[in-house]
Amino acid sequence: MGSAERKEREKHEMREMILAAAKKLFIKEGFEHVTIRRIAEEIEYSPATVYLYFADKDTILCALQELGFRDLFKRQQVLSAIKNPAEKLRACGKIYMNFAMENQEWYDLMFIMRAPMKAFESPADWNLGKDTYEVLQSIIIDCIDQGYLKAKDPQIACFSLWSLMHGVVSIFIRDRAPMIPKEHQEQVINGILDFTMSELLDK
Amino acid sequence: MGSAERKEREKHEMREMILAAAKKLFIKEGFEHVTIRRIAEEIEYSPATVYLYFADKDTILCALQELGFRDLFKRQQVLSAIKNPAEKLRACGKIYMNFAMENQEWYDLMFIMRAPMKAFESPADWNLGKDTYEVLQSIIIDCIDQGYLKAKDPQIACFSLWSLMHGVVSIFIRDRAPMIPKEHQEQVINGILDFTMSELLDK
Amino acid sequence: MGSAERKEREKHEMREMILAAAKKLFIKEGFEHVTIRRIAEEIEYSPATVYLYFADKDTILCALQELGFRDLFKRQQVLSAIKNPAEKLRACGKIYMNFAMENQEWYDLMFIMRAPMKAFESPADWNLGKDTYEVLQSIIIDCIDQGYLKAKDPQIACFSLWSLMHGVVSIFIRDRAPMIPKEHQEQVINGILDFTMSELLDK
Amino acid sequence: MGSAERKEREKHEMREMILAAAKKLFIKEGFEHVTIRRIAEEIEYSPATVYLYFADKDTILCALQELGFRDLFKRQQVLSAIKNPAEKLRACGKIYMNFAMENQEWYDLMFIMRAPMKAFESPADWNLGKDTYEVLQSIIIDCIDQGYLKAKDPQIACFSLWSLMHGVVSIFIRDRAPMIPKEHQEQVINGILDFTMSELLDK
DNA sequence: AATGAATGAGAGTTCATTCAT
DNA sequence: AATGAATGAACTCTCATTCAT
Repeated sequence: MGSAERKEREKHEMREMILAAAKKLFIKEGFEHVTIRRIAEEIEYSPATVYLYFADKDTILCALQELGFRDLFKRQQVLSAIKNPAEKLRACGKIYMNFAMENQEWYDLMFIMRAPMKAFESPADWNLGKDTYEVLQSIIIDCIDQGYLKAKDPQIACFSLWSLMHGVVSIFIRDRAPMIPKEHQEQVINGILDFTMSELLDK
Repeated sequence: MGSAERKEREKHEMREMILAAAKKLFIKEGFEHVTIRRIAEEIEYSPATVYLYFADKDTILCALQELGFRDLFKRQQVLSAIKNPAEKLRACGKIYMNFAMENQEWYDLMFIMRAPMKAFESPADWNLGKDTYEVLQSIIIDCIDQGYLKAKDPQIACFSLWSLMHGVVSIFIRDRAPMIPKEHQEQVINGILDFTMSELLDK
Repeated sequence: MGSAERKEREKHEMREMILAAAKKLFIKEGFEHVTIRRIAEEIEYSPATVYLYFADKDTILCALQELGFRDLFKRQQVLSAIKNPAEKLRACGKIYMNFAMENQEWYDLMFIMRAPMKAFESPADWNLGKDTYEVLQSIIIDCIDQGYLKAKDPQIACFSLWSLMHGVVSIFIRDRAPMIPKEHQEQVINGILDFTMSELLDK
Repeated sequence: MGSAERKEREKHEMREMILAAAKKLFIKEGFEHVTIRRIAEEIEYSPATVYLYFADKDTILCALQELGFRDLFKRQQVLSAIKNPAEKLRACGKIYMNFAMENQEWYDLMFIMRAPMKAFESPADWNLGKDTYEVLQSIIIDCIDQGYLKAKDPQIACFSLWSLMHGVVSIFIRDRAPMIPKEHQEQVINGILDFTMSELLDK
C-alpha cells in the first residue's frame, strides 16, 4: 500500500515548500514581511492551505529555526578538514559570524527574536541547536588538550566564546553600533577574531 | 505663587506615570503588546491623552531608553573609586551585566529590541549611550597604558569586551541557553568574568 | 461547469454592491462621510471585506469616476446622428449639462471633488475623460471648418466652452446661486445654451 | 460708560485676529491644515479661547467667506476708473480670475467647497456676495445699453459670464485639466478673455 | 485536498469640542 | 477672560485565522 506512504511523502514535500518560501521571505524581505499571505502567494496556494500543514504561524517559525540550525550545522562540516585545533577554532568563529551576517533576518529569528521559541521547550527540536553548540565545545576541548588554551572550565570558555560571537553580530544586526559604519563591520569582525585568538591562545 | 510650578510638577508626574505604565507593560507582556491604547488603559486615561505628553509612540520608547542609559551611567560612577585599572575593568563588566540582568526588559529595549530607536540617529540622544561606552574605553586604555593588557587596537579590544558582555546577557534575556538553568546564570556570569580577566591580563 | 463563471459573476456583483453603496453615501451624506466603515455597514459586511474587492479607498473612488465617464461617453454617442455641426455643438452641451444635473453626486466626484484622483495621473484611466473631451473638440473643429465659428485657436474655444458648461453646473451643484431657485435651473441652462449659440455662431 | 464699548471693541478685535489667522492658514497651507489648534497657535491663544468668540469651526469658515467677498468687492472698486463698458467687462473678468488664482484655497472655500455654507442660508451674509455679483450685472447692462452687446436677457448673459469664469478657475483649482500645464494657466486665462470678448462684443 | 470569502481585533493617530478652574 | 487637561469618536488599513463548500 504505497498510497499512505505517498500521501505522507506529499505532505512532507508541501511542508518543505512552505518552509522554503518562508525562508526566502525572511532573507529577502525580513521578518515583518513574512505573513501567511505572502508565504501562500510565494508557493501559489491559498492562505487557508498553509493551515492544512502547519497549525499556526508560530509553528512555521519554529520549523524555520530548525532549518536554520540545520544550515549552520552543515556549514560547520568543513571544519573536519582542519587538523590544528587553534586554526579550527578561528574558522569556527568565522563560519558562525558569516552565517549570521549573510542571513541576518534568519539569524535574528534563531537567536534574537522573542517570538515563538516553542522550539526550546521541546528538547527534540533543541537537539539541532545542541549539535551546533557541541561542535564548538569539542574544538575547545581539543585546544585545551593539545595545550593551545588554558582554561579551568571548558564549559565557561565555550559559553564565553559563543557569547562574544553572538554579541558582535547581534549588535550589528540590531544596529546598536553607530560608531562602526556598515562597511567596516566585516573588518571589525576579523579584528575581533585576531584579537581573541591572540589573547586566548598560549604563546 | 507656586501655581506654575505645581502645573509643571503635575505634567512631569503624568509623564512619569506614562513611562512607568509603558515599562510595566514591557515587563508583563513584551514589546508587541505595548500599544498606546494599552498604556492609556493602564493609567486609566484615554489614548488621546497620552498624546498630550508624548508626540508619538517612538518618543515614549526613546524616553524609556534614555532613562535606562541614565541609570546605567549612574551605576558606573562608583568605578571612580577603584584605582587599579584591571580591577576597574572587572567591576565595569560586573556593573554592566548586573544592570542587564536586574532590568532585563529595559536592557532589552536599550540594546536588543528592534524598534525605531531614533535615539541612535539623533546624536544628542546617543550621547548618553556614548558616555557609558566611553567609560569602558578609558578603562581599557588605562589597562594598556599601565601594562595590564597588550592590544594593538584599543578600539577592537573595547568592542570585543562589550560584545562579550552583551552576548552573555542577551542570550540569557532572550532565553537562548537552555543548557544553563536560570539559577546558574549569575554563577556563569562570574565565571566568564574570571575567565576573561585571566585570559586577557598579562600575567 | 459554470462554477468559475458563477464565482466571477458573484465577485462582480459584490464590486457593484460596494460601488452602489459608496455612491449612495456620496449622495446622502457627502464626500466626507464616505468612509470604508460606512460603506461596509451599508452593505452589511465588515470593513475588511471591502478590501477584498478594492485595494483601497482611492481605488473605489476611481472606479466610480470611471463608471461616470463611461456613462457620459455613452450619452455622447447619439451625437453622431446629427449632421449639422452647430446643432451638434448645442446638443453636446445639453447632454453634458443634463448628465451633470441628473447625476450630481457623480459629476461632483468626476469634476469637482477634491480627492486623490489617481485617475488623472495614470494616463490609462484618464483616457476615458480624454475621449469625452475629444468629442467636444472635434465638433468645434467641424464648426470652424464649415464656417459656423470664427476662432483663432480651437483649443481655447474648446476649453472656454467646457469651462462655461462646467461653471454653470458646478455653481448649481455646490449651491452657489441663491438668486436662482432650483426649479428654474433647467430653464437657465437652456437660456445659457441659446445665448451662447447666438453669440458664438456667425450669423 | 465706555467700559461696555471697550469690551465690545476688544471682542471684535479678537474675532478679527482669529479670522486673519484662519485666512493666513487657508492661503499658506490649504484647507486641510486649518484646524482650531493651528488657528489658536497662530494667534498664540489656546484652542478653548477660540470657542469664546466663535460657536464652532463652521462659524469661522462662514465668517471667512464673508471676508473673502469683502476682499473681492474691494478689488472690484478699481473698475470705477474705467469708463468704456467693454473694457470694464474685460477688466472685471480679469480681476475675478486673478483673485481666484492668487487665493486658490480661499476661492475654493467661497465658491467650491461643500463645507458649511450656512452663509447662504442667512440672507444678511449673502448680501456681500450679491454686491460683487451686481458689479458684473451693471457692467453688462451698460454694455447692452451702449450697444456693445446684444443680449435678450441680461440676467442670462451675466450668469453665463460668471459661469465661464468660475468654470475656468475651478477646473484649474481642482486640477481637472491635465492637458494644460500649470505654467500655461495664466496664458490660457488671457486667451479665454480675448476669445470671449471678441465673440461677445459686436464688431 | 484545497480554497474563496469573510471577519474580529487591533494598530497609531487626529480633531473638534467641553469643562472645571 | 482664558486655558490646561481631557476625551470620544473617527479615520484607514493589516493580519492571522476560520469555515462552508
